[in-house]
Amino acid sequence: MFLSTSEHTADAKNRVSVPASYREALRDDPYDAIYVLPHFDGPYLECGGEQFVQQYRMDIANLPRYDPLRKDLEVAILGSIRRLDFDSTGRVTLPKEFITHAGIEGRCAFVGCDSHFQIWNAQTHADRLGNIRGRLAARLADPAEAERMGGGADLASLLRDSESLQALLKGEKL
Amino acid sequence: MFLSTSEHTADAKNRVSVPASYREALRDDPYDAIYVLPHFDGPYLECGGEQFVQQYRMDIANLPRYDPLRKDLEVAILGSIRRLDFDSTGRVTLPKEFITHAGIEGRCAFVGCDSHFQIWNAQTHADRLGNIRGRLAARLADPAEAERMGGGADLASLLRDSESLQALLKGEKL
DNA sequence: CATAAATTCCCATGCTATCCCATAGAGCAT
DNA sequence: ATGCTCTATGGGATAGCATGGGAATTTATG
Repeated sequence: MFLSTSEHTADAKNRVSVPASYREALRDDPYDAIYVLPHFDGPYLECGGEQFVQQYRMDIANLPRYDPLRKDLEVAILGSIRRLDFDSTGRVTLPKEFITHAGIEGRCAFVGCDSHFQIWNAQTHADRLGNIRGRLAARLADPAEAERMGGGADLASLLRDSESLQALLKGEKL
Repeated sequence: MFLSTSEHTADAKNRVSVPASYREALRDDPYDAIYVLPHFDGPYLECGGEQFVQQYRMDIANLPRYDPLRKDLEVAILGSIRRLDFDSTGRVTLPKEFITHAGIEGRCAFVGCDSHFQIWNAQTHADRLGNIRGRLAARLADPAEAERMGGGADLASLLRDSESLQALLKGEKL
């Protein structure tokens, strides 16, 4: 599980340290590496471990083999993802195209999103975070919208009724 | 598993280096080679290892023996695929018809698509990638359209329920 | 069978990415 | 307060990769 945000600096060789807590989350992966995708949705890199790639593989493999959407996704996702191996101190070197895509120079922000994480130019991310907080605050004003943000099951009440769920939570290191 | 895109140059003898990471993915194949198909879908070469050919053989073998579609596919696919052997440094030489079909001169792009990869004229591919990213980004704006891109099973929740699937992910080097 | 053409094999080279060591600072424990 | 450990970062050495060119072997053709 990837949580929290931290900033690191890319050096002259385009190397950046991946946060230690993220590396810990990847400990059981077959490769000592992360998979990185320069996302078509914006100037950032979407990253994760084995589960991250497999999710994309699965999504795409479920489409018919000659579906034009599938062909697009193959190129824009599978064709763009790269595996970046850690060096002995836990850094990866970002290829030039990735640096360019995300507009990275110097400081960059690592943003945890549970199943994956993002890498942004630190300044770009800071600006973006301000906007996002504003949007969400505005959304709270509309009850219907607000409900979508947390309208599902309440974990606390589920836990009261289920011993097996309690056991799961205690044992689980994500 | 073939991932990522990289550019290489075809020399005067029409030789190109196959990316080292792709060769690694083919390590267990019986031949030190790739299978290459000038695809009827466009000016590119579709390539892969043993699994790549077997998939096509199976697709076609599943059609009725006298089905006109089958006859067409036999010619356009099985009849067009060629096996190209690596030289000692990991290059293959592209036959003239393949060069012509894909419009290759000098730089060409290798695009990983999981089970197979494509070879394009570098410039043609760059233009195409721009278009694809635009299309997909636009698609994200429409929730109904976006759902097709990842509307299936959520790998994370599948993993929670299946120990064997967890084990598979840990062990697998693809 | 002979010649030309094309292809395969082998070696050489420059670049780039990877590895290894060294340093500094933060946090924790004694 | 002092020393230890872990994390982040910097720089130099090295091995692997991509690419070029020539020689040898095979294939097509008359």
